[in-house]
Amino acid sequence: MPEGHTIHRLALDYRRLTGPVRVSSPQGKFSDAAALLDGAELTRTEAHGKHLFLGFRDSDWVHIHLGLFGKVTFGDAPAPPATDTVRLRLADTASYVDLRGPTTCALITDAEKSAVHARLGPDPLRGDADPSVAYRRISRSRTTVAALLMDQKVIAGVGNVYRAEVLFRHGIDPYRVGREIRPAEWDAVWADLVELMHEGVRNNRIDTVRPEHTPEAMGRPPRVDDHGGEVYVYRRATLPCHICGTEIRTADLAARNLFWCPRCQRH
DNA sequence: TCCTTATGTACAA
DNA sequence: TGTACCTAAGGAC
Repeated sequence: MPEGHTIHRLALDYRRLTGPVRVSSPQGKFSDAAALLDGAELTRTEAHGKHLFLGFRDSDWVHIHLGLFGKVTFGDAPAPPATDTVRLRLADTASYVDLRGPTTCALITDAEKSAVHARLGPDPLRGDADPSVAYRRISRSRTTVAALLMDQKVIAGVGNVYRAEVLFRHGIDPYRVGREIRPAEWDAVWADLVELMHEGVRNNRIDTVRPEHTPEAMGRPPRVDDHGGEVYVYRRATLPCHICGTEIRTADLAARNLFWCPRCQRH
């Protein structure tokens, strides 16, 4: 679930809560902060990369990071009894929102929130993003472009799926290093991420396959990739590339699974 | 019922 | 580089 598009979508969806909000932590780890916030209004929500901020009162923020396992579920009132894994439940008269399994769920100040923004790179989903800030680091780096795209200090919000897919879409070998990425290539990758990730927010899933490469257009039987979106390479190891038929490859890179087509992504 | 896996990150050595 | 953390789904038995 959680790459940047999921978090931006959540920032929008949390806004369904209006008026005084009941705040609780059935699981217990956020109980003290929940008691402080109980009855306050949710006035603002914001996302930067994979970080979500829920604003209460003047300068109270709940900082949420889903990590690998975190999930948020929405429902209509009345809220059912919470199970013991619900870290944070927000509820108004009409609906409730449950958060489970986050890496981070903490009450922070404006200053602490600023510090989080400061350590994140530009986010393709934010209007204030400056892609040249990311390119400055990339163009000076001997690290692989696959690793750079996953580094949230370089670019915020891209995860393992968008990384694999955007590199495929631009024919870029994931093992090329940052210094080998030309300005025009970066411009194209960034523009593509802006478009793909906005579509991800709209649809709440990741689709990256161009219309001309869909199974229908290619005369192949329809398929559904098992993570809920249509993709070229992510988790398609040993399956034939949708374009050239070569087996998709996979490898460990910095403890994550990398996927690519060795023929379509040469240099 | 157990084991593996996952769209993530931080910290220790 | 390895490990810890958090949860739930799916597959092997």
